[in-house]
Order: sequence, then C-alpha cells, then structure tokens
Amino acid sequence: MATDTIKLVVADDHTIVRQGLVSMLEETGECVVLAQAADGAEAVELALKTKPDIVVTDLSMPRLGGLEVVRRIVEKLPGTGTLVLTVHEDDEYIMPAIHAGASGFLNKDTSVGELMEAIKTIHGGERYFGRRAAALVNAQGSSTRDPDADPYGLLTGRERETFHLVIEGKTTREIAEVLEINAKTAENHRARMMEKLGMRNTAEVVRYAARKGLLP
Amino acid sequence: MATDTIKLVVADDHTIVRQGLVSMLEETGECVVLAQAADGAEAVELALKTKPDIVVTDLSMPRLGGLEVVRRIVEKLPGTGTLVLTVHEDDEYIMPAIHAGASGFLNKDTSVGELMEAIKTIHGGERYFGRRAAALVNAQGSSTRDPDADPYGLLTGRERETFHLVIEGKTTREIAEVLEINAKTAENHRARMMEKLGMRNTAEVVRYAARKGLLP
DNA sequence: CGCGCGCTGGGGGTTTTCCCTCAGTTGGCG
DNA sequence: CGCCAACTGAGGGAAAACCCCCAGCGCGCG
Repeated sequence: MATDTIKLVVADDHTIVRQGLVSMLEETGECVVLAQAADGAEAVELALKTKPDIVVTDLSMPRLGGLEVVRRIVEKLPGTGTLVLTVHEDDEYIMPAIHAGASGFLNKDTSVGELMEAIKTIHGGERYFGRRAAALVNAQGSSTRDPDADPYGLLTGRERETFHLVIEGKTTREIAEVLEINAKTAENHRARMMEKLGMRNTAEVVRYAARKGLLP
Repeated sequence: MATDTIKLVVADDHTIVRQGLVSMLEETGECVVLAQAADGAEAVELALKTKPDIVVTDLSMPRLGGLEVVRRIVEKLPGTGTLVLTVHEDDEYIMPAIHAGASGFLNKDTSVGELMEAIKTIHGGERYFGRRAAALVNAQGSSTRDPDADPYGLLTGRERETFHLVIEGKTTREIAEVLEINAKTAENHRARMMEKLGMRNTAEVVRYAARKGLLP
C-alpha cells in the first residue's frame, strides 16, 4: 500500500451523509475507507478490528455519541487520529471534543478541501481545528486548566453508560438489564455518576444532559 | 445528452454533506448535478437558471427552508420534481412536505440505493416517499385533524406550575413550599400532570420539556 | 511487588416517586 | 339552582431513587 494512502473509518448515523462522505473521500484518491459505522458502538468496534489511521465521526449518533467514540479510541488505540464532524454550532462542542482527546474538529459547513487538509494534518501527527476552534484553543490553552471543567469527563465508562441510559428515561433495573449486571451494581454506578456530576436527582441529570446537547 | 441522465440541483447548507451527496450521485453515472446551493434562496435561483429535472433539497437551511423551496419550485417550474431530505425524525415533517407539493421525501438515514430509486421514480413522473411516510400518507390521507396533539395544552394551571418546578429539579416537597400547598396536593398535581403527558418518570418529563424547548 | 482504580455485588436504611383511592370546597356556567 | 372542573387534602402501598457502608477481583503502573 502506498504510504500516502490514509486509512479511515467513517461513522455517521445518516446513511446518505455517510455514504456521501465516503464517496467524496475516496474520490480524492488520497485515502481509503476501511469501514463505515452507523452508530458509535459500531465505530469503536470496527476501528478496533480494522485499525485505521483516522476515525472520522459525527457527534450525535445513537447508542454512543461521537465524544464517547473519541474517548474510547484514544484509550484503546492511542496512535489513531480522531476527527469530529458536527452540524451543530461549533462553540459548545469544541471544548468537550478537545477535552475528550479529539485530533480534529470540523463543522460540516466546510469544504472538501478543508476536510482533506484536516485529515492530512492529523495523519501527519498534528491536530487540526477549524478557524474558530483554533481561536478557542489558544484562548483556553494557556491558563485555563479549568478545575471543575466538564465533570462529564470525569465519569468512568460504566458511569457514562449509566448516565446515557438514565437520560433516556430508563430505571435502574432496566439499566441493569441493558448492561447485564446486577441492579445493585447499576445503582452504584448511578450514584457515583450523580455524585461526580453534582446532581441531586434525575431531573437535574436530564437538565444537565439537555444543556450539554447530550439528549438523543 | 442521453435521455436517461437525470439533471439535478442539490441544496444543503452543510458543505460536506452537499459535496458528499454530489459525489455519490454522480458516481452512479445516472444523473448529473447542474448546480449546488448552500441555502434555499440560492437553490430556487439556480433551479430557475439551470432548469433541472429534480431539485434535491435539505429541509433546514438558512434564508429559505426546504419547504419554501418546494413551494416556489412547484409554482415557478411546475414540471420539476422536488425531493426533500431531512435528518429530522420523519413524522413531523412529512405532512407539511406533502402539503407543500414535494414529489418525494426521504430521511437521510436511508441508503444510496433508495435515494436513486426515489430520484428515478420522481423522474418517471411519480411520487416517492419512504416506507414510514407511505404509511402516514395512507393513514392521514383522508382527514388530518389532530388539534389537541400537544398534551401540554391539556394541563391545568396548577399542573403546569408543577410541571415547570419538576423540570427545574424540584422535589414534591419543594414544589409544595413554592406553591404554598400541602405536599400531598403537590403530589396529586404531579401525578395528574404526568398522566396527561403520558410520562412514567421524571426523566421522561424533563426529556419532553427539552424537546418542547421548555427548559429554562 | 504493592497500590490505586474501576467494576462488581451486597447490606440496610431513608426519602421520593409513582399509583390508586376517596372526599370536601370553591367558582363558573348553562 | 345543579353540575362540572379545578383545587385541595389525605390514606396507604409498591416501587424507585437516594445515601451510607463494606468487600472481592482484576488490571495497569510506579
């Protein structure tokens, strides 16, 4: 394989968008898409299996959001780049993405040229963020080592899964069934999750999720 | 030009999505994209200029939404097909799209195959709606008349106050204090409110509020 | 190796939510 | 006037959430 062919995994729950991305990327001749995923869990799974250079992922997806995908890729495939695409307005998601360890961040309202530039930059080992993002990074990069920051980032894997099931309206028992663990264990995850987020009841948790744009 | 080459105009405000669509569509060799538009106004303008067979448009765009694009194309270029794509959940937008005169409606969560099928069907002079859409059309085709719809409107004053305090994270006791009533009464208001909304726990109530944009 | 951390499971408790029932009061309206 | 709807209050019970605690097990890391 030519050294300049970049191996990708592309994740986006909207089939048309995803296939469009794939067509476009492969058309450039500079990269090849090893696998496509329709949700976050599949993205992580396929990335582990195919070991791409970069995972290109949408932010809002069923089962597992883009940020969570980034966290897991960073954790399990440290050498792999992660590029987050989103239709949302930048500013609210840039910092969480950076905090999650993303190698790049782009609004879908950018050109193919910039997308390829981002991919090549990331493949070169650097990070790439859009114009506005770059400004934010510089602004916050220096002094702000925000102590409280986003408490969501403090959650462990299980706590995060529990969190997402809670905001879907699931009860502890249902969560236990989904995660295939004991109800008491799910209760523990739930309690620690809420303690880390500083929330006192379910309503506050869901409100927090709504503010963060984490509601499905 | 071959008679089986379908001429398109593609409109989507997200550059990456739009270019992806274009790549994908042209890759099939069955259609050609005459022009791309980044918003609704541009879409109408370019359609008038290039006179395509079909205008493929996103629903939510700046300046002029997809529905308005459909209305104007139907009015000014009666022979031209209109295919609406959306990332939103189908059901809320299908009927408005049909009402606006769209020739087709697809969720972005469909395959290229179905997209091309829709385009060819529309080019043949017929209409094309997704599976769920077809069901809706048949179901509602006769008499669309659900004015109540939003159960929020069914709430009484106290129930509505209770609702808003619940989604602020207040417990029943706190709600009772704010409203200066007995906790048991607040509990009753809460229960009736939830029953009217069809919600089974607090998380669902807050999710509902989030969807309705009622969160403070 | 020992240590910490995450995941697991559980004991045992209080509080809150959720659900069903009943009943008195008030105020508007035909 | 009688009726209905909204508001109020309450009993009583089942379930869920919330809050302490403890303990074992595996894994990575200094």
